[in-house]
Amino acid sequence: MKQIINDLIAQALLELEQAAQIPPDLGHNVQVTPSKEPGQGDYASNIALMLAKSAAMPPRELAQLIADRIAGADAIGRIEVAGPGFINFFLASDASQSVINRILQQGEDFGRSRMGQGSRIQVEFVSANPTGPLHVGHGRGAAYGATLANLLSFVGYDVQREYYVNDAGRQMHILGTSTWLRYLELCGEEIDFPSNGYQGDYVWDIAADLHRENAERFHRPAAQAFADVSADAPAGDKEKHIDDLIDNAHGLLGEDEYGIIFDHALNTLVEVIRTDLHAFGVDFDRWFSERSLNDEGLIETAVTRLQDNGYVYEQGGALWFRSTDFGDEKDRVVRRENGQTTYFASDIAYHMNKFDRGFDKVINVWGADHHGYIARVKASLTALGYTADDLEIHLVQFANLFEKGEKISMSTRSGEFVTLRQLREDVGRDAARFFYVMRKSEHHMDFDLDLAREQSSDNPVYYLQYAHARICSVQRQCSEKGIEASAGPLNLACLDNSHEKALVKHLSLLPERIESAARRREPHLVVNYLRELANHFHSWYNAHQFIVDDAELRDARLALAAAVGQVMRNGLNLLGVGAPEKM
RNA sequence: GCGCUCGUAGCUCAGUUGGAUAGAGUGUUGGCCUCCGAAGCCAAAGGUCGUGGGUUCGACUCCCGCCGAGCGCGCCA
Repeated sequence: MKQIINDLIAQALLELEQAAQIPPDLGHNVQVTPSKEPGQGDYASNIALMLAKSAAMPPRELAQLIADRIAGADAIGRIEVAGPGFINFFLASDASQSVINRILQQGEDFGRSRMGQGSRIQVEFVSANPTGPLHVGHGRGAAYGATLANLLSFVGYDVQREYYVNDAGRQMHILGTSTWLRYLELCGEEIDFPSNGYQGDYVWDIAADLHRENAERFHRPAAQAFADVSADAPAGDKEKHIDDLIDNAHGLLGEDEYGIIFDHALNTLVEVIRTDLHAFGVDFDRWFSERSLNDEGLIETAVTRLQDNGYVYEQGGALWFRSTDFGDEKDRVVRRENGQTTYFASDIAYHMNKFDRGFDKVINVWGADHHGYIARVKASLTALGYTADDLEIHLVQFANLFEKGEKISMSTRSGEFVTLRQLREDVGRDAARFFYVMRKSEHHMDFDLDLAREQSSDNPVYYLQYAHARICSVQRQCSEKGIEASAGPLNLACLDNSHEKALVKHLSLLPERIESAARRREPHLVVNYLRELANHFHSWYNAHQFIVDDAELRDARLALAAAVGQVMRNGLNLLGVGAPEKM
């Protein structure tokens, strides 16, 4: 519809130009937006205001010229000039009401579009270190990424969902060693658990598994594990302390046995994460291992390519990438003095690999604490010869959890955190998914646990679900009473009260609102749309009876209600929220 | 100190990329079930859009300066 009006305006401008009523070459950046007020028609354009200056003509006069050219077109019922020079379009009522038939006919496909034209887009999200179960801090990225991927897929992109598993590096060794130490305790050894180790109960679980399957195989005296280990905090350096313990674990167990423990901890946690996410309605097409980058020599390839392109130099025994050439604040080390490549080097290789896989667009969803890495990653892509703009990074701000008005503080290392699983079991999957995406993702948000938990009208997710359940209930009433829609086409023209007109118009907006949400990467726009839809529906419901004696009117109203239900389902489905038939 | 993200009703937040009288929810106050689900509807009240300039027909939106909040500034991952 928007496009039709767009074309009408462009055509009018062309005609005016040819009639020499306006100067040529004004540029036709036509903007048409849905009107907010019913008194301002269905759609409005500010074109006259935009062009008034270059046309050297008062905006209202120009608007009138354009309006006169368009008046009488099909689909347009009425057209008028208003305010400082807006052109308001009132659609012919049959044109707007036809959306009901379209929705019922297209069903779950209503709102789909071909905007993406099948181009390949990758969304990488969550990617939390597998050093513990996911906590509520990861939930927002999971919900945002999953919803964004759903949206992009719905508007015609070929979407791949990926999780980057950080299965290399020091944090993983800390986890492996933490597991081993707990195992030793299960073997009867008495130890002082390192302050910098992972202290959560899940480490005990993994150690217990290990002990069940391997008995005493990895048992070494605690005295040996702690031999020559420097002091722990507060007296000593907790980082040095844990590093010494890791070295001892390697030495005492040998690479093979150490590897068994390490892999067991890693695999268990990846599986825990995968299961939790699945229960949260979030699934991935690929789990990409950081270690595989090294195994396949991709890190070397990336560093060599940077070197060949002349962006690498040596200093202090380390290899540096000159990212400052591309706007980064400082240069970055890719290979340390000790010969090991850095995490950043892995990241370069990973992104190189993403583009080599042929994606047209790559989207990363990161926690806001990673914003400092954007410049260097983009710099590396430019240096490798890729188009850095094809990498989009979206930051998701943290959600502060509130309970009884108090902020809940958390720390992964100490094991004091609310897990995503606990949240889901507490407030339910629907409320959790909904709460995470109802705010703009780049804004800080407060997650009110009491509110999410509440099974009452205060909880916004029920407002939408209730609208859907109400519609289903009406449909149940009909079948119980043996009411069936009469054969033949619907007479939608009898849907003529203000509630019905507003509702019909809102339904017709879904496709463009979905496209807008996808284009802007802002799933919360879908939430806003559905909330408005529910509002229009509830108002209508309260003002009018659907099941009336007049069969023609009843059929039309039931069709409208069914269309609302369909759109609500489609929208909630994108959000990963259920649309219950009863509550 | 430098950089990033922000600042809108008492509280939590929208505001369709510069448009018409800045909107919801919640909270407060008052009304609506003899009727398809009251987890709903209707109404009242609540604002110097942090602040001071600038850009223009028009600024919550764009630019600059201040004030305030969160985060980031490792040869950690």
